[in-house]
Amino acid sequence: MERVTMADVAEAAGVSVATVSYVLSGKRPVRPDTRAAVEAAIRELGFTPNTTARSLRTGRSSLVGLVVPDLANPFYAQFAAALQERLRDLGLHVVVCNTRADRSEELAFVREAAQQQFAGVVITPFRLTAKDLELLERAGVPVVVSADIRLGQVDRVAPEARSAMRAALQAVTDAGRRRIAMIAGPRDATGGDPRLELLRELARQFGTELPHGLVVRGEHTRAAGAEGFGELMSRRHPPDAVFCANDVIAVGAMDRAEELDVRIPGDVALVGYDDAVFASLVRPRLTTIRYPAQAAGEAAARLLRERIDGRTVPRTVRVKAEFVARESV
Amino acid sequence: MERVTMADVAEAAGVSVATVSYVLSGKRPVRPDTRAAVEAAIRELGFTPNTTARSLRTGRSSLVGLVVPDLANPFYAQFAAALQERLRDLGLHVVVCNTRADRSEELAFVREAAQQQFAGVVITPFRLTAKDLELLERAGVPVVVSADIRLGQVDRVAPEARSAMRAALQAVTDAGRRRIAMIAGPRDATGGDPRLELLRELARQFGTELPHGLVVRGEHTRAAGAEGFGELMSRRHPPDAVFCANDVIAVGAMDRAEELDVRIPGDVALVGYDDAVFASLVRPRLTTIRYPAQAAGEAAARLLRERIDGRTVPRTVRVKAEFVARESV
DNA sequence: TTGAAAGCGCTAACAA
DNA sequence: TTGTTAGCGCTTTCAA
Repeated sequence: MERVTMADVAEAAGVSVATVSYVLSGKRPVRPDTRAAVEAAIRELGFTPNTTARSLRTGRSSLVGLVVPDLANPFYAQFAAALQERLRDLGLHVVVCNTRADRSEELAFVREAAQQQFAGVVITPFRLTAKDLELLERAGVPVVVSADIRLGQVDRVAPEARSAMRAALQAVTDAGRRRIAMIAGPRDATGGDPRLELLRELARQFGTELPHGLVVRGEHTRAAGAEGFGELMSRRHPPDAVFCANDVIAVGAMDRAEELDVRIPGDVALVGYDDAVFASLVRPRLTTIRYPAQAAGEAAARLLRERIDGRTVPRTVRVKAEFVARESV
Repeated sequence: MERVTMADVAEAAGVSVATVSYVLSGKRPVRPDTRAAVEAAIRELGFTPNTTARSLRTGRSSLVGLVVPDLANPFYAQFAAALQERLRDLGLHVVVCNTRADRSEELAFVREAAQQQFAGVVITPFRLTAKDLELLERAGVPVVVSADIRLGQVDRVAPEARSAMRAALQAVTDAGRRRIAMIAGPRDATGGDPRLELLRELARQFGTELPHGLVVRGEHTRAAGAEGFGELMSRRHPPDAVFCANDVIAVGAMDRAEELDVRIPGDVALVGYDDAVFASLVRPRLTTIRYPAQAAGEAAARLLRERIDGRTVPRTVRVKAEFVARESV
């Protein structure tokens, strides 16, 4: 299987390589019959341009990096699938990097993407700072941040979760709950935990607060969720409602609740975040804030396209989150 | 941020670019002090070789394609994460392609991987044939197939599920079940459904059979699982035990069981396959055949490394599956 | 032990 | 409207 090059196509069509290139890129007019001849030759020979050569020449790779803390989290898996499907048509390839929330992994990948002049990077930074992302900007690599917080002057897709969160609080307080707690993400995560901040702010509007002892922190894992829930229940005045930074944590909380014989929602109401597939599968079914992964992935793809098409001012796309009442409140 | 090239390093170290290249590759001896000077310059300038240029020159890209039918299925997501983590050290990037079990998507990606001389392709073919994979072999691109069936002369990672499946059958028959059914994958899937074949063979050893009407087929989706279960229950003699080609299907079956007021395991025992995260989350907890995704992903990475290191004879790695008794049998 | 230089396949500036 | 050609950054052959 010999590689077919532009030179082969040019020869077959009786034109120069430049013409073939221009037919492909459309960057300069080509006479219709010349174009036809070239296209025929391309089809005939089954030619596909060598993206490596193209990248070397243009200084732009066809790779888009996707940096996520945990690909096994259904949210990120769906996000990745949607992103890839939307980028495919542009001839872009999605390169995944699972960082396990490890800063050095995040940084190593971002560095490489900058060095190799990736076509773009879509990242959910977990321990990375805005400063780290400047690496990419300086290298001229478009960045899309998928996170609740703002991280420098870059494109961003973020949940619009205020009304959903308010609805959740409403449901919780309607159920007579007053001692509201949260199992948040780790303290040293990039931007702290914006979901906690939002909950705090909204709670005040509801005339209540998150008591000091009722905010615990941990990684976005099932184990950490169990741990956090255990901590919460060991308080002198344990909570009667627990919000979680995501559904994985919430499931961990349910694990521990079962061990401790704490009834959900009888003793404690539980609210997740994301609406991962399993949220409707656990018993009781998890009440949660749905943040649609597919829509978020598609939005990220759109932002990237716009950048590649020349937009220079950063833009934020907000994806509406939605309260999903099930059985855990 | 100017790109640092080998020429810069060479100049700084007072040597030729060739020497820099050889220091990096180790493909010819370099005097220790020369080497030291070069390494110092590399560090000083923060040089990283341009993989695009390297690929163009060597005709080998640093990309490994991962082709899966459904990235949102936790099995594939974990597989992807493990593969990527094991390939990272080799400087290889994992490019994902989510095909939604669509043959044309599979084919398009395989074609491109062949054209662009990918470093390798790891694929769970769903509608692709051995013949299609020859595209890659002819292009000299190493292929690792992750599937129960054998697909041409390529490397392969596959479950060793016989004993686990036997244990599952044992549990089912111990529970007094005799009318065994299966919700299998689609008829036109590559290789049919080997899990069905295995179950059939083992059932015979148990002195029973899968009656004709008790094998239904569908996609590997929750909806198809529900559909299939409904079909099965509409039979004149419905089954009292249902095996599923994977856990996603099994969950769909549970959905429908609930709608139909069929008790699991009271009326019907249910067995999944994979042990996806949610298997232990649904109620009743799903009894299943655990096929460890991470181990499979790591095995695929290993096979690829071996190929890249020069092995030429195809090899199959079997990953042991395990019966996990929970509550649905 | 090291260097010079060709060339991988493409794009785009320049020329015609 | 089209062609010629330099050169992207690297690897590797050939020569010293």
